Amino acid sequence: MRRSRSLVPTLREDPADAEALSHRLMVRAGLVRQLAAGVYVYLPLGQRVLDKINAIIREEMNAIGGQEIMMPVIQPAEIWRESGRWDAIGGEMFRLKDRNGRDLCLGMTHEEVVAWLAAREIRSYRDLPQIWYQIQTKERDEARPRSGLLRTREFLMKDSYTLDPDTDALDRSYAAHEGAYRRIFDRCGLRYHVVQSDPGMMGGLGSHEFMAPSAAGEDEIAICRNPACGYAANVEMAKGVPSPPVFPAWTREEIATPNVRTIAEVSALLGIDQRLAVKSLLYVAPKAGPVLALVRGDHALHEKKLARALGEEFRPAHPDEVRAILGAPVGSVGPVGARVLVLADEVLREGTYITGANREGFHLKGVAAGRDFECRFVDLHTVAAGEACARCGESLDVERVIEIGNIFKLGTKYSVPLKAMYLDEAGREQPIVMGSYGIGPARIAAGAVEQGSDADGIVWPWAIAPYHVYVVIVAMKDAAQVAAAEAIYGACRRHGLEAILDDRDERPGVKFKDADLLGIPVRVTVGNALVKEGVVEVRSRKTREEIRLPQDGVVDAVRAIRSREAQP
RNA sequence: CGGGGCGUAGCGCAGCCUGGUAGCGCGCACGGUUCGGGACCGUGAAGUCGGAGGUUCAAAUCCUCUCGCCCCGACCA
Repeated sequence: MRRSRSLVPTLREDPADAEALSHRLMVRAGLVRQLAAGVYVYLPLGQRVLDKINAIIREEMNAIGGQEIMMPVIQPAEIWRESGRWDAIGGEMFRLKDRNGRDLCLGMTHEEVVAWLAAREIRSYRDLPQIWYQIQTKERDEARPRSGLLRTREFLMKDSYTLDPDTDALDRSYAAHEGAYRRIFDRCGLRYHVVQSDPGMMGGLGSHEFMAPSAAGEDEIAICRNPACGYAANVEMAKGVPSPPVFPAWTREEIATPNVRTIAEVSALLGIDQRLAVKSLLYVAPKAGPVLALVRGDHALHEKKLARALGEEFRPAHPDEVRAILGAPVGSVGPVGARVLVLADEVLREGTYITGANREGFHLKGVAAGRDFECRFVDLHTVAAGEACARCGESLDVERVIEIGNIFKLGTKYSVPLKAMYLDEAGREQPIVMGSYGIGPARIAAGAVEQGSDADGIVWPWAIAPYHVYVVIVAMKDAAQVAAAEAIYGACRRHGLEAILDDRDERPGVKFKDADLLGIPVRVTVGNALVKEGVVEVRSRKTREEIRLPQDGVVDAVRAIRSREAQP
């Protein structure tokens, strides 16, 4: 690729609407341009990065027996009505009508189409198992697109689906995907964790997420510091054992706490550890009605955990509802005497605490769960760093991460309503057992930028770099430099090294800055050293180490850097 | 959907409070001098100030509505 004839619109300054590191750098390096909120154009270099990632994905998917297909972006409402998701999914689905008024939607995922296809084409256990995958554009009307390419409304996704006769076979398909995913992310040069994730309220037999640590991530995971333990889970479901406070020998009594609303104010007024207070939060659920959720004073309630415990969604009670139901304002409520369902976090099994008295301006001291009020104990609090691992007792770390992939055991959730059945060996009709598995190629790219960039720009992992070698011609009017650079450029290409030749009539500083910004792994500089000493410079973008050598040694020098720096 | 911020030349911004007919840097075009980490001098092109309505002799500036984008939160099958 010759810079002089290519669309690589690099920017000297950060774009005004980009905040996340990967967003700023990918726009500045001329990889992408934003057309609308969460809608991007991929420019030539960005397209090449996606191509590299997709090629790796295809190799690993094919290696586990995946068969590539392509399913439509536009889908009829019928199959979504049959699965129940036409109504279950809200504004996130783009919906439209054709000229005859028929309901259609833009595909945000393809379980329905897969089940539809399986229902028609799979008849016998002899047809199973199957792995179908595609790399296809997905459309989701995200409530809030954000962080550049990390959360967009239109995005490429590798989605695969497994069809198996039973759950044992599903387990094998699932394990095969986990292995393929590990190889894909290893090859792409990402750091990541595999964590347990919430299979969701709509059933499902289990799921894991692949999480790349990054400050720009939207999720948090808890991971055990003991490598031999290996416990790792999304904080949506991670369990931790917090350290207990020292419980004073309290007797139960009511104490006046005028003008006190928050846990911090209660503990300050009484001069006690926040861990001795109980936070009482009233919610309203459609079926369960009012629910009082209790967590320790220093903890945050995780709403996903509460939703899982209730088996339904809920909303916070309005302040006037709190007063009507519990007889006190928000700052003075508690479980004692409350005639509502009470869910208490597991840690509250032990000890006695301060709670609201359900009387304005008063709290109760010495309250014990189970003794002073009835409740169900469930895991409700959000894990914090430093809590003990529930499995091995070592400390947990909490890290911010980007979700780059997920694997999900669906079971028969789609095969039953869409009648995707097969006949088993005994001639009985059985539902196909499905799994679904996603990878976001753009998130891999953005994740690699987040994890690999430095103050001068991107540092691409070898395997997904848009090009391998960036050849700088220092002085375009020096025919010897041009000739040598052309020779190096040609030699690289002949030997399978993808090269950019910066043949623009620009000052060298501009070219060096651009080479760093683009993050091409190796830079070759053809300049004064050639004229004076007959050598060129070969420099690693990652380590910044530079060697000088005659031009015919460049290909070997680049290969040496690759063997040192590239993922195996 | 709740909260906050921003829309002025291709990009990044100032001007708005206190109304008087638009400016800076980069980029771009031309000429010249330069030439190893985003050069310098000169000349020039380029903006219905997001849109609509209103107030006013006069609106980028004040008022109302509206559209778009960003950030925090909710949501995220």
